[in-house]
Amino acid sequence: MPVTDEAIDKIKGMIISGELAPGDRLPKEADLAQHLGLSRSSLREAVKALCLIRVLDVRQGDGTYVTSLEPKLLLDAMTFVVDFHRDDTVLDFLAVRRILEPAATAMAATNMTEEDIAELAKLLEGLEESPTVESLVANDLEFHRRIALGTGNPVLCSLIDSLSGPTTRARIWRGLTQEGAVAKTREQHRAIYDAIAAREPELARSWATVHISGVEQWLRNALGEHGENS
Amino acid sequence: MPVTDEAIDKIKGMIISGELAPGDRLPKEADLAQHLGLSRSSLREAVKALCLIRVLDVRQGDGTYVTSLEPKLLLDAMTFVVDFHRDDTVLDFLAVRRILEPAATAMAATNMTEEDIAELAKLLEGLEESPTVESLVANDLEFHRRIALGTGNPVLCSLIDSLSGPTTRARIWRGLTQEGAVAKTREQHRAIYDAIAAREPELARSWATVHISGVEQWLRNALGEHGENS
DNA sequence: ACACTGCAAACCTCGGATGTTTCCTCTAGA
DNA sequence: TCTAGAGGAAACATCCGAGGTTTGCAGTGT
Repeated sequence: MPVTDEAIDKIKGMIISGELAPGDRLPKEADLAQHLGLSRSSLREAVKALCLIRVLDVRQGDGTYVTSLEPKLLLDAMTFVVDFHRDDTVLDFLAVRRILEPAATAMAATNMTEEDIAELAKLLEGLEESPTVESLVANDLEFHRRIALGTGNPVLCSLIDSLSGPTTRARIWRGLTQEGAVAKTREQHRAIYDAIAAREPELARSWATVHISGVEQWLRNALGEHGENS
Repeated sequence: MPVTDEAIDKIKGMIISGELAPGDRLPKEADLAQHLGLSRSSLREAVKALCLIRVLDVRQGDGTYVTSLEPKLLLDAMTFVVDFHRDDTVLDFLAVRRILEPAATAMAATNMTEEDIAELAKLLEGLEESPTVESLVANDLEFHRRIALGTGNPVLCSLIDSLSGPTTRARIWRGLTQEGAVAKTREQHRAIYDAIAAREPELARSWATVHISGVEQWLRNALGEHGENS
């Protein structure tokens, strides 16, 4: 195994074992390199890799720190990974969302505070009559994001967030708007909101299922007539 | 933004835009470095980072290649991330599994082939009477893994795989075995299998829910009496 | 008490040199 | 002719050392 990979494992080990706690500062590059028995160059490669997945945070002129290691932060890194997937796996991702989002919406109906719900309402009303594609995407994303937040489970929230990444959703919306399905989406969002506001988890779950399934259905058709794969 | 991060984005862009397809070989370090306008050292840091998340695959003496970018490969990288989470978020992860696994089990009851089911049976029978902790963990992991595979959705499968990472599960089992709950777990596995073999998705879903909830319940108690946090 | 200056620490980037591994070709022998 | 082995070229792995840039902090003057 390359020394760099070894270094990655060792740093990982130091963090997991507790030798390095969240927020701790690592020894300076030169010292840590000597301690791990490799050159600064190689160590930097290891640090950079751990940086990409948000485990480490380097600040020029200051030092290298272990991040908070919160689920949100770490799962956020998954967005980066999801971006790489091609169109032919979009349906698979959507199928996962079809499992997660209804469950999350039901949880949100139970766990959201009144303030959260009020903000959700504001979000729905904040959308103008003929919105641009950008504001539509942003509004849709934020709506589902608030619900995910409302579950009270940061892991679930981050996971949904990643899966609904801007890329995937943007692609979906770009087509959806052309079909004029905006109104229906807005109605369904409203229905989901009403169910949450009424504290009806099962109703909320059902509307969420309807919502996601509609998108899935449309996407399946769009992909079917567009690409001829499989 | 540091030049290395820029390089990461550029390489990512080249892949997403299709300029670099899965399996393609990148230009050699020196050339790519010049093309991107940075030094080899900095480029190597970028490559190493993309390597950690399985987007690139470097082979000494050969070259650097874009991986297949399959969901399994990319989501696998998430296992690395999940390893960093501390005990206080285990319940949150388990809550997500409680959503995903029942749904997956139901899907498996519909989609698994007869061969898959036969192998699942073999797996259950293959466990000796008084297994070691290691074989127990391995068997349990493989059982749920086969079911996840049986959904036919690689994204869902990899996701479940990552969340049920060895670390988390090992910790859970270590305690479970001490309580003598092995028999009950085995019964539930058997019940899940029977439901799948009978092609009863809803029954399979219910048993999976029962199974996961049992683990969750036990874990909640164990954490409650052990740690005094929150 | 506040603001500015200066310095030191730490990371950032670069370029080159040397070691290792892999792949491919060429050759010698069967 | 086919095959096995030797050799070399290509590409990555690792290291080292030299500046450059940013940040945090202490010291200083008002």
